[in-house]
Amino acid sequence: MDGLQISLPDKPALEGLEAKWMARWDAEGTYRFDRDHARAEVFSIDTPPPTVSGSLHVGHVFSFTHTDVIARFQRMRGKVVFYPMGWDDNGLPTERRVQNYYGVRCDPSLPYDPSFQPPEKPGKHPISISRPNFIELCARLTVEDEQAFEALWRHLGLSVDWSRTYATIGKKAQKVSQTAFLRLLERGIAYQLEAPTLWDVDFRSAVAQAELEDREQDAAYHRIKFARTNGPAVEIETTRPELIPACVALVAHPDDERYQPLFGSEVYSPLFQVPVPVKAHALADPEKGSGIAMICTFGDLTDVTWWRELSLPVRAIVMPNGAFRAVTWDSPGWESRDAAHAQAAYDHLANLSAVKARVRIVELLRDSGDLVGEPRPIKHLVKFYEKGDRPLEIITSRQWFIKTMEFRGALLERGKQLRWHPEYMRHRYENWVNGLAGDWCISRQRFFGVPFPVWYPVHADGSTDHAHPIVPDESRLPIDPSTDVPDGYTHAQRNQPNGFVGDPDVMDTWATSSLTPQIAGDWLDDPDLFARVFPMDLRPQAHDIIRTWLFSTVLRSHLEHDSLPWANAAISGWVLDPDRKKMSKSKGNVVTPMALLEEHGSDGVRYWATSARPGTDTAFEPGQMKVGRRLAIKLLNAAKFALMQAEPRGPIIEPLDRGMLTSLSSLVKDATEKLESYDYAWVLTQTESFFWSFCDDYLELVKSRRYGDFTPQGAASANSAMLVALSTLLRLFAPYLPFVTEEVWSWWREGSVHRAPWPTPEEVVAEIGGADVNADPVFVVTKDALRAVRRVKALHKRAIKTPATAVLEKVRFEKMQPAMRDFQAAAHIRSLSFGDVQELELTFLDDSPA
RNA sequence: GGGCGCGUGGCUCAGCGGUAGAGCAUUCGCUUCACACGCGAGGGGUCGGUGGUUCGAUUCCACCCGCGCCCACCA
Repeated sequence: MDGLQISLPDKPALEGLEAKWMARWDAEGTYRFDRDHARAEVFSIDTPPPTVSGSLHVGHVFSFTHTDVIARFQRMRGKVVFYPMGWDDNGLPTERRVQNYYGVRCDPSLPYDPSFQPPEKPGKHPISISRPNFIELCARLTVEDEQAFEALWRHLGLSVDWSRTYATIGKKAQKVSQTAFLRLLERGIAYQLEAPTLWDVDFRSAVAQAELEDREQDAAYHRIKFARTNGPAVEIETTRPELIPACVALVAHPDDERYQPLFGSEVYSPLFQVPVPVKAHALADPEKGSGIAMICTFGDLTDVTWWRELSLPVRAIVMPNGAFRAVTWDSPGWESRDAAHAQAAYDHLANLSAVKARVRIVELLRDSGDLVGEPRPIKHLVKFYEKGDRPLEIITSRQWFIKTMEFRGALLERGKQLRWHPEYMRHRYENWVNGLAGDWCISRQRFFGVPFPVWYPVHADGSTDHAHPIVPDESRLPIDPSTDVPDGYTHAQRNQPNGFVGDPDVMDTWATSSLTPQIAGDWLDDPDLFARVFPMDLRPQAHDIIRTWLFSTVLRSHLEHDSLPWANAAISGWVLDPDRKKMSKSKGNVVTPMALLEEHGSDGVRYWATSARPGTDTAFEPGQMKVGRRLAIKLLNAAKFALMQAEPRGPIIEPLDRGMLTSLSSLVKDATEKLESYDYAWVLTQTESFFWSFCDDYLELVKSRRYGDFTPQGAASANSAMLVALSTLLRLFAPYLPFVTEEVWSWWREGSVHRAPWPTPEEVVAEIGGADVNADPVFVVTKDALRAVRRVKALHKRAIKTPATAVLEKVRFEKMQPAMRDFQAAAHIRSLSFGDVQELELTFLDDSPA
């Protein structure tokens, strides 16, 4: 640090630091990834791509800051940090937004129109456009969002390499997604099946188990009679009487003596008079309702199990849009012993939604006398698609699946190999894997997503041959089967007999997001890069998407690379509002992040975010941001003090200085270990605590000496010690408060603090020729004595500068002997002796009595 | 029903087998030459409850109560 060039502002301030340093970091490529390094030298991060068709909220700022602290720490430790940023623009939220914004609807049967331009304002009637046109509009709209997001992230100070961004709907992501899919298809791990599937009737799409949520709904138990030819009617209870026409059997527990005589016999459904068998199955619960249940195709997932295991027929009545379809009674599969009555009753239900059909059928059942008593209202949990408005139905359709059930053991093993921060989050993953109910349905009947890269031959009779999909060569990917043509066919053959048809579906958004390491690492187009970053070091994410994003990424990496996708998963919590509820847009309690950054400063907001323990849900607290802002201001001022008179400098010989630095070196040691294990909050707290004591105790104690009141050697020791401490503290704070630390660093050091090496305990003690265990107590005891003087003076309402004489307890007196002059000057003690006193006694030398 | 987390001063949270901590808020005092966006000091808690282990428990164990989240085949 010889020949320091120091340039101090007159009045340091935080205002404007974000703009100044954002621009500088960008211009100088401070955070650029340098790819010329081997895997061992790289620290790679699989960043969560935020959904761009919403807006960023405080929760994003919170968790992304945690990741940034780790990225900055690793960079300073000497790692080459691979820190890309993705945008999740793929999927339903964008689709909905584009429909409303431009007034368009996607019609995948239409051909691409290269000259299409959307109207200035959305018209009354939506314009139908092709899937490629629709996707172009999605891309156009999301670009604007992405720019706004990037601006916010830069303002927050994320040390992302902005030349490495990706979008989940981008060409690269589509290529990765389609290639990985085709490889799974070839290995038989991806397959399609016509089967009962969870279905959202508003989105008219299949959904996956991972996208379900339970919501409490009002419902009612209806006790319903099923007639028998010889004997009293059987009474069942159901919350969904409208599904009686879809009933295919009754079921009771095999050990249930009440119903054992009925097993194997037939009963007749009310109104429709359909003969259905009475079956036995262990899943039937004798305690529930009347102990005997009706099986419908399909009321819930248990029905699916029963239907499959008891080999029952299908009588499906709910159409993909949720309405009851028309049924001709006495046609095959719809046999009734009174078809005329069945038809008359059912005609009341056709084309109704489930809710309306329920009301109607209860009237019919009451009239026919098949309803026993009145419905008993209950509240119960019903499965919903997490983005949906109506309960899910189960509808039979052709869908694509990725096998997961047979890999459950391997996936549990992967979960054990992964290092979780905090450790207990592992349970959520294991819980989820253990609870998997079926393979992963990845197809969605939507448009803005990655298409399945397959076509099907069309037979001469016009029927589609789903069993023999036509796949493109990987070199053609990405493709859109709705516009691209399979090799060996012509455009004219689309949808024609002896021609082909494109798969109409798109992949679930997680089917693409589960490949973010491959997308960000440029798996296919830049295998050299991929080898330098994969498997990645860190996946940061929130705990609510362990079952989706984390799980599916582990699965895909296991299948494709036979490895974990990353070594560590750092799980962050949520931001809660003061009522302990998750902050979310729908609850209307979200503060816009940019306003927060402007009000409290990015460093202030980051301080709040990084004060939270990893994984912990945290209260939104502007008070903490103010504290962080004050800390940043204090840094400016303390640094100004240390630098305003940095001469003379020389060997650090004073025990007080050596003690302070010895203590700092042990902070550095602990901080490094804690950050290695992702405990960033602890490091911030401890560094902050050291820093305040450094300001309030150490700087006050050495003030007089450094101003030259004693010897030049003493001043030199203090000045040098202050600069070592400042340099060290700035680097410890740099990951947390990147703007203020960079500002202060720039006053007296070359280059960016964010490229400076992380401090080491060895480096600190080298400045004093090795750790000085004798000096440490000098610092501690002297600072305690200073505090004791302050306490006594405050107790007697004296200003700190009131002169006094002091008597100190003997041991203390001896221990702080080497720092006595500093102490007397700081505490304004004229003369000092030791004696038989508790701690210390003062005699004030002003007029008033002590 | 199963799992996980949490319950510490008015608030937000640390901590931890050995006589309770921080910040905010509050009260009192200080125009101290880095900082009034400042400085110093004080008051304030039987660490959810009950048992157990221990010389000693807020800290370990068991059970219970409360809050939150995740999961479950919720007729």
